[in-house]
Amino acid sequence: MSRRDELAEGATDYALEHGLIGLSLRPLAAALDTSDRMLNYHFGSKDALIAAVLAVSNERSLVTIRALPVSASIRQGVLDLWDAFTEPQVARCQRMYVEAASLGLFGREPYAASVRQSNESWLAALATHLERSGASKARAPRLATLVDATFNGLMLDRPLDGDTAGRRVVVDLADALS
Amino acid sequence: MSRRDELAEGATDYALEHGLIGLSLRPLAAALDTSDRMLNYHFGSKDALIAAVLAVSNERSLVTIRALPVSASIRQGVLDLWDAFTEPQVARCQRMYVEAASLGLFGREPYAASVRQSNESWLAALATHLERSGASKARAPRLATLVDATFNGLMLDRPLDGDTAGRRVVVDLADALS
DNA sequence: TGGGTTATGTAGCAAGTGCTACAGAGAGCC
DNA sequence: GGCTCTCTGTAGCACTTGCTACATAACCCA
Repeated sequence: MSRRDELAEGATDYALEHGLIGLSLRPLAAALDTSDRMLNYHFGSKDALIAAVLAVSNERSLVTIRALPVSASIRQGVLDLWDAFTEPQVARCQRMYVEAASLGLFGREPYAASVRQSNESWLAALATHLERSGASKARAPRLATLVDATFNGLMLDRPLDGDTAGRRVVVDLADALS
Repeated sequence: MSRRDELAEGATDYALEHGLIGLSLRPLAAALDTSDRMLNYHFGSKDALIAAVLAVSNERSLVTIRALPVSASIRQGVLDLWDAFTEPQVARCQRMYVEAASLGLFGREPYAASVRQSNESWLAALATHLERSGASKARAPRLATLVDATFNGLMLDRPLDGDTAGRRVVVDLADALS
């Protein structure tokens, strides 16, 4: 693994823990036992670093979703997706996605572009899972968009740790969609 | 209206247009034809200013929702809420709410507290509308939570201007809930 | 042993941050 | 007139930001 990739992985871990909004190079560099000088050397700019971090985080999320076994029904598929979504490893990636999406709300780069790209592959992964769980090829993408929006909205409003309220909402949604 | 209230209204307009993340006192003060010195005098700190801005914005959103005429059914109630939600005046307030929620994701104040408070009254308003549109007293709050999460998630992922895709998702949701 | 590419450390710049010390203006009251 | 109280302008502090100029070290290949 190249030094750049090592730093990208480390920076991703750091951003997942400390947040993306207000992330600054010097504390990040200190945590990675290097210097802001080195981060700029390997990535060229803070924006490029951020883009790399978001790509790494998105890839980590996708791996989990793609590895999900087929669910027995659409209803169960939605619930299984929620369980995957709230699994701490994935949840932190999604939390960072939410931060990136907020930063991109006014079109600010590199956030807006990264978010568009992440969202595309993420929706595709959700749709694939729902399709393999019984949704028609036509319905799966629309279901995926709905499910994704609801999940992200829950992430936004509810504190992420041990929220049973969130799951109740998802059960309501899954029931309604059956 | 006191000078402080005038400034709070003006600051809210400015924040709605330019975003909450990265808002800084000097450009804001310049736009309001005053100085950072004055903002700090009237509000005491930037955090207090932000809290005031979020309160004003939340109140503006609530006024619109509360003024909504009763809908003919739950399904129609959800659609009417979406139309209210995407009406530019309200949509910008909700966009700022999303920013505040992101800033509060890691517990950072004053965002986390403001978001909790805003969300509470907002959910209550949604539930009231859904109840008046035919939902049972028991079901209305849970419906409201689901609808709110979906709306906010859509705000997050889709560019807010002229998104017909967002409405299609809401129609799916409304259909499923009937 | 050279030479060139890659990687790293030191120091610093210009700009922007929230906030404050200090003095002054203006109004109302005795 | 004097007095206080509310409000405002000037200037600046201490700090952080992303980024860079410059010199140095480490390495591989000829």
